[in-house]
Amino acid sequence: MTFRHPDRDQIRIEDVLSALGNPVRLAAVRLLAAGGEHNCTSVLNTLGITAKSTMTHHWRVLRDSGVIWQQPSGRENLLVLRREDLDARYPGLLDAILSGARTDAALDRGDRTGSAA
Amino acid sequence: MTFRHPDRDQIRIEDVLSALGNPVRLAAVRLLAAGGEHNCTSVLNTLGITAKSTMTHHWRVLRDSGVIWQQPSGRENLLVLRREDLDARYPGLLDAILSGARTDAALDRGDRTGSAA
DNA sequence: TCGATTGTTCGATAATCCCGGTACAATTGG
DNA sequence: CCAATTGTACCGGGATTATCGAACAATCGA
Repeated sequence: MTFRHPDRDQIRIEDVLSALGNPVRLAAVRLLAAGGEHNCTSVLNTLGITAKSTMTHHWRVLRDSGVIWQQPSGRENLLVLRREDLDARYPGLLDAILSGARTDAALDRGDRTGSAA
Repeated sequence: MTFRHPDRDQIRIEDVLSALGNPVRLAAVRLLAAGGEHNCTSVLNTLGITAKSTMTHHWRVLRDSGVIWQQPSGRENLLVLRREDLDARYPGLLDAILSGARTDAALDRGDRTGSAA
């Protein structure tokens, strides 16, 4: 099984923003951005999602919006953030979102540092 | 009538992203970002929205997510982008989104410059 | 080969979103 | 005061979204 991904030129910022404007998907992208190799199940377990089909839905949204690559490899799907494409189309956007998400997470934990680095 | 706006610390990036992940709201924010004084009707006319109540809905989403101020002034509502708050919470995010939106608009017009400045 | 792993597709459901129409409230200008 | 302007509140319909369970397909390891 192979997936259809939008070309870099077909990515639209509204799609990216609405894809990332969801807590589950934003958390998933943060995991991918942190590096390492990820498949569907590993992210699902880390996020504490219960149903596989729910995660399948989120992968499709992220894939269709151009945020991730999803490559079958054996019986797994490797998940990779499309960082180069996003940086090329929207310089600074991904970094701003990721560090913003860290800021929010720190606030929600009650941190007082004001920094998310 | 006065509106409830989230404090700067209550703004959450997921809300901001999902608010801006809508073509009408993104276009409205682009108008506000371009400067000048705006009320509901002027934006509605510029965007070609038909129903006032539809736009009221979008203002509420933008307001609740912390993207805009909406201040009653006489019989109008003045609409102002919360640029300082957004820049403070999410440095670079708003600029990246706005210039990304320009990039997309240029692509959709068939421009070949690759620049959105 | 057989069982376990991985993840999709499909169907269902509840919630949410988008949109427009109508009615209504507040303000302003004549 | 009265009419026009401005914009919200409320309601309803239609579309989209989020979630989950069940069934299925493909692959890998023993």
